[in-house]
Formats: sequence, C-alpha cells, structure tokens
Amino acid sequence: METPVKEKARICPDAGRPANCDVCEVRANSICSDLGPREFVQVEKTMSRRHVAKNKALMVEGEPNDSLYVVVDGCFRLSKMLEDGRRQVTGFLFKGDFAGVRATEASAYTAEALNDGLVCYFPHSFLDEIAIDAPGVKDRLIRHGQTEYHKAQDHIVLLGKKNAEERVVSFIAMINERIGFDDGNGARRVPLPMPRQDIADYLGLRLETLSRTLTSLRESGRLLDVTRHSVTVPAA
Amino acid sequence: METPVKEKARICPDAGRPANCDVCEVRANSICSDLGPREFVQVEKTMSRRHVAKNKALMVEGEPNDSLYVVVDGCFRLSKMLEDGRRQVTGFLFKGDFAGVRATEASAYTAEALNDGLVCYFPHSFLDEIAIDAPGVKDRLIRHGQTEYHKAQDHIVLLGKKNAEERVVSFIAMINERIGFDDGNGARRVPLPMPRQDIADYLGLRLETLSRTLTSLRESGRLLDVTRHSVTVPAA
DNA sequence: CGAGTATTTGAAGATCATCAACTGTCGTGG
DNA sequence: CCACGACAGTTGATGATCTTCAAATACTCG
Repeated sequence: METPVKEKARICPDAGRPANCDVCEVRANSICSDLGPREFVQVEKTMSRRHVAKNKALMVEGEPNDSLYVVVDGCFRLSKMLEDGRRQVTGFLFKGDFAGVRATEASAYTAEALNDGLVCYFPHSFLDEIAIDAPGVKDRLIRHGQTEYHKAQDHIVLLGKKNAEERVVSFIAMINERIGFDDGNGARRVPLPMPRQDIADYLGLRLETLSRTLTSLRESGRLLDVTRHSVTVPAA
Repeated sequence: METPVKEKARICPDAGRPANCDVCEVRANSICSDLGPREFVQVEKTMSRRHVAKNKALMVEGEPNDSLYVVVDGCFRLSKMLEDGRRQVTGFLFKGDFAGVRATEASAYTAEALNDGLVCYFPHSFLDEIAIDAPGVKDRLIRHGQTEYHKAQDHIVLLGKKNAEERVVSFIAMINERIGFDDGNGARRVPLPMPRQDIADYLGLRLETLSRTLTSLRESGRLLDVTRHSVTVPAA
C-alpha cells in the first residue's frame, strides 16, 4: 500500500553547476526566471543540482526542510500519511514544478521520486538573501502558492463530489494537459509514470476500483488504449 | 442545495474608518500587523471596512477580484461549483481570516457570508504599493498561502481517506480549535454557524448521512449534545 | 527463464446515497 | 400570545457504488 523507503536524497552526487542554467529547459517556468545576471553569481555558489534516485525523498512529512526544490527532470509524488498508515497522495510534480516553498521545522508532506530524476536545490537562507535585490522572487512564490492552492481546491472538488469514473477521467485530463503528447494517429498519449496504487491514492479510490474503471472506459471507447505506463485518449 | 443569492456586497454602507484599527481585535493576526504608522496613513485613504449582509458574496467564482478581504466579524463560506450545479464547500472563514490573496480576472471560488458580518477591503493596487516599504506584507502573504495550502491538503486527506464518522469528528475538532469555548461544565461547546447542508458539502457527504452520523455520535456518547447551531464535546 | 511484483478480474458485502415521510424550529401575522 | 407556514433537520427503507477478499494473469528484472 505504501513505499517504506523514506530515505532522504541529500547524499546524492552533485550533478552539475549553474553553468547549466543557461541551457536549462525548465528555467523559464521557474524561480530562476526572476534572477538577473548578478543573482546568478550567487546562485553559482549556493544552488546545487542533484540526481535523485527512484523512491528517494526530497522532503519527508514531519521532518525539517530548508530548501526549495525545482524539478529539472523526473516525476515526484507528494503524499501525506494518516496515523494509522493510510496514505493520501496529494499531487504529482513534473518538469518545472517545485516544492518546499518555505523553510519549516516540519514539512506538511512527503515528496518522493517516481523515477530517477534531476533536481535543483535552493537553500531558503539564500533565497531570502537574493529576494532583497530581486523582489520578483517573492511575487513568484506568492503566485505559486496561489496556483497550488487552486489545484488543491480542484482536488477537493474531485474527491468531494465526483464518482469513480469522473475522477479517473479528470485525472487523465490533468495529466494530459501536463505531459500528454500527440501520438502519430491524431490521438493523445498520456504517460502514467506512477503505479496504479499512487493514482488510486490520489483519487481516493481502491486500486481495484481504479482498474475496473480504466477497463470500463476502454470498453466504452472513451479510452483507446490502456497500458501499464500510459493511456491513449481520442483527440479533444 | 445551494444558495442562489450571489449578489456582490460592494454596495454595502461604509462601516468605519481605520481609526478603528487601533482597537481592532483581529489586527494582530492579520496583514495589518505588518504595517507601521507610516503605512497606516495610507491605509486610512484606501482601506474600507464594510458591513456584509448574510448571503452576500465577497467574491464570486469566475468573476474578477481586486481586493484582499479581512474578516473582522462574522463567518463566511468558500465554495466551488461543478458545471452541473454540484457544489463543494472548500472552507470557512472566521474572525481574522482573509481571502482574495491575489488580484485576478477570475476568482477560483465564491466567498459568501453565513451571517451578517464586518469585513475590511484592501485593494491590491494599494497593497502592492505599501509592500515596497513594508516587505513583511509579502512574507505574510507567502506564509498565509502556505497555511491555506496545508489546510487544503488536510481537507484532501479527509475526503480521500476518511469515512463518514471520521470526517464529522475531524470537522468538529477543526471548528472547536477555531471557535470552540468551554461551557460551564468542563466540556467544549462548538458553534456551528453554518447549516447542515454546508457542512455536508464540505465533508463530501449527503445531508442525511451527516445527520445520521451526528445522531450516532451523540448516542455513543462521543458528543454530549447536538443542536442546530452547536455541538458539545467532552473535554479533550 | 523464473521469481516477485503489478495489474486485472470475480464474487460478496459494507457504506453511503436516494427517495420519502416525519418532526422540530423560527418568524410572522392574526 | 398563539397559530400557522416555511424551512431545516431527522429518521426510515431500499438500492447503488465502491470496498473487500480472493485468485488469476501480465509484466519486469536479474
């Protein structure tokens, strides 16, 4: 039901210096876009970019966190645990997303790698410093916080009001918007980098219900194909 | 199932000038606590404090919003609608809470008064201005955004993983923390300023299920009393 | 190729939703 | 002041959806 591995990823090897920033494909969407050349001199000293192995955690619920993480490559799962071990997946991170917006003594959720990934670490002490010269950084954090909040509200509506089929359809649509692509035949291929259990835990359904719902969507033609790691939906 | 009244409350009469701020009971928890005497000169010109009648909306989902609202008195309901009219209540605001953290062309949710209340309106244009001199304002907005996000995540866990009884118990505990008080007999009285339907729409349950669950909690002694506008829980 | 894991499928059961009727409460007006 | 009407909340009976438990099948990695 849940992944026991909660080992922190801090000890991963360094994976390149900010010289990379110039060619970073997620930079435009990220905190970094608010930094000028002068700030990048500082970034060079403080930021680190690291490989994160599958199942390693960036942050663990209840443990302190002092960095902001920007996903350069890979996918991450955000989750919270109930005392009795029930797990709720609260979101997924893809390229360009970030987590850990504030330094804290007790993280509100756990962020774990769904596969091997690449992440930039920005210590908050450093961010506070550069925010003095680059006020856009704080504006971006406010905006980001709003966006996350609104996504959470959509999730609340999904869990509070939608039935199993609607939940699955909404989920696929969401992933499609984020990382779907045209297959050769005028349909959209939607990768599912996470196991069924994670999707079920996101949707507030049991694994079996999710599986049955996917099958029924395929049989009714609303999904053209269902495989372990992707689904195909008719073009919109 | 839903309240049709979505009339905006803008036209309500003015209810006092910032001279009131000196004695404002929610000031310590609010944006205003980050403002110095110099900023208050500006506040005096731009902020307005208004009575908001029961069922009037501060913000309406999908419509533009340009102010931050601080609840001085009264309770508010935050909600989102699905296209087919199903309504999900996403939260409640009490004294000192605020809504409308960013100016937007399309509000993500509706905020409506559960009873007659009193609200301070801060135009965002003004907030941006004073944030230049009072950087604490932005930090507070970031922090607030985080807090709201974490509350939303708790709501997600509630809807995704808890059964009806757990949901109701969690809800009562939450309201208790916020506005519960000791009754004379060593128990806690928890006001429920919102109708059952709003609670049900918050908890992702049907009205009838909520009612049955409250009854069963009372019969099992986990609630000492259940009335329309409050419940009583044994001291923690 | 084979072991272990992930996913699907099946059958039975529980929880919550639905439909319907009843009761309690509040405000208004005779 | 009480009666009435309207609305809010509770209770009952039945049913649908989703869960649970169980087993079979498909996939992945060494």
